[in-house]
Amino acid sequence: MSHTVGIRQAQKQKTRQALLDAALHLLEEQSLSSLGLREVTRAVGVAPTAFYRHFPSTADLGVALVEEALGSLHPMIRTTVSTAGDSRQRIDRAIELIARHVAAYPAHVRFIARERHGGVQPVREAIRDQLARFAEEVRTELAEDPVSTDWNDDDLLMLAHLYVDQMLSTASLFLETLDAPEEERIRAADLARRQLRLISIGRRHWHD
Amino acid sequence: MSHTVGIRQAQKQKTRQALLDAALHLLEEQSLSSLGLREVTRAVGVAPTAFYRHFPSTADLGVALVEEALGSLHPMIRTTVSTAGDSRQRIDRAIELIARHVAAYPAHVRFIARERHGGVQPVREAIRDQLARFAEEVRTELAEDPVSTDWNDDDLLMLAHLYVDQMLSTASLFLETLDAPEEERIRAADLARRQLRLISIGRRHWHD
DNA sequence: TGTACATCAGTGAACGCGCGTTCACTGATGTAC
DNA sequence: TGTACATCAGTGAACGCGCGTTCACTGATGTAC
Repeated sequence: MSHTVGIRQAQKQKTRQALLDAALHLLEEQSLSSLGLREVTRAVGVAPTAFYRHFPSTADLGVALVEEALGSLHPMIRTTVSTAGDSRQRIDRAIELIARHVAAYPAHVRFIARERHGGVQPVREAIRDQLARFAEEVRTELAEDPVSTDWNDDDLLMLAHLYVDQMLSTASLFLETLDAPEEERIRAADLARRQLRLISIGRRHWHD
Repeated sequence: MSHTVGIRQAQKQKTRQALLDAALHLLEEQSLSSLGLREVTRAVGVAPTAFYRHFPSTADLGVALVEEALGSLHPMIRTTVSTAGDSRQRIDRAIELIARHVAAYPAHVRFIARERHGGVQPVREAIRDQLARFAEEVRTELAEDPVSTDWNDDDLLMLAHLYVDQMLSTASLFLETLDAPEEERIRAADLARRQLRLISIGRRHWHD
């Protein structure tokens, strides 16, 4: 009657996580639609048939990875658009947060960028749904900003989608510069900062 | 000594194009990294070994598809940012052009969106290079606009990249609504229009 | 124009290989009494 | 606590299949004279 997970269940979750981790690692160099079930189990060190105890197919594993990857993005996105500080400070903080996130979870970021338009329909849909949820969250956050007093819900959602797309685009750019010389990383951050500034200026003058 | 292509060469080009067409069609439902050489030749109706007369591997076929797909985009992008008309007219024209292009070449658009961050490195690089060329073209076009008189080259390139990304993002959105009811297509176009307007407002007030 | 030879796009058989999936199984863990 | 039975995560053999690549080939097209 206790809530402690049994040994069996704990071991199962451990194997499941090992499959997810191994798959994420393999997906740095290929797409989900070419990821083999045997490849994943081989990397983990279990029999191919063990895979079926956890996922019906690699597509389902992909959907699980979407949850994992975008779950870790929620806190970042909220803070990114938080209302504290002046415009420059907010932008600097957003860029800094994105850079940190990309450095901390490069494989997650790559996976989402790759599979967002990838060849596996259920995964595309899972990403689309999660990004739509993010946009809703960002809209809520934006609505609390005094700048947004005369904005209607539809325009706020439009802006929210623009921000979410911009964040993904920036994250993807940072990913490409991860192993590049610092000079290039600074240039990338500078580019992203100016793009955010331009959007923020557009936002400020929306109702002129 | 004449320049007419011989029968042999003409037939070879025909087969090559058939391979490209068949591959593009197959890629609507999967990624390049899972596309099989035998799949493509089967669709065309030639022996698997014939493939090697045209491409060393499916990755090289992918690079050829990038040239084909983005070659068809050049004229569109130039007209999209042309300077004729007032702001609203320009935006409406851009949206209309993107919508037409997506309707005319859906497979090309899907291919670029999918493989831009896909699992095949040479193809990613080919797309990145072509998009960088587009951004340069757009910058040149933007520089001729009187609005840009006090813009430096770096900021113009920043804006050009923002436009190119936005166009791709819009094209991808339109692609998803191709088979959707008209209401949804109108909503998508409306969203894209407002996002372009916001960017254009940001541009106008950049040096305030 | 006709002939003899060279080129080369496409063929078809053959190969070894890794794939996804099935199945009956094992043995550690869980549960009922 | 101890015992007898149930559960079920992971196993390992086996399967049929399609893959990418090799190779020597064929026969239409091209070229030199």
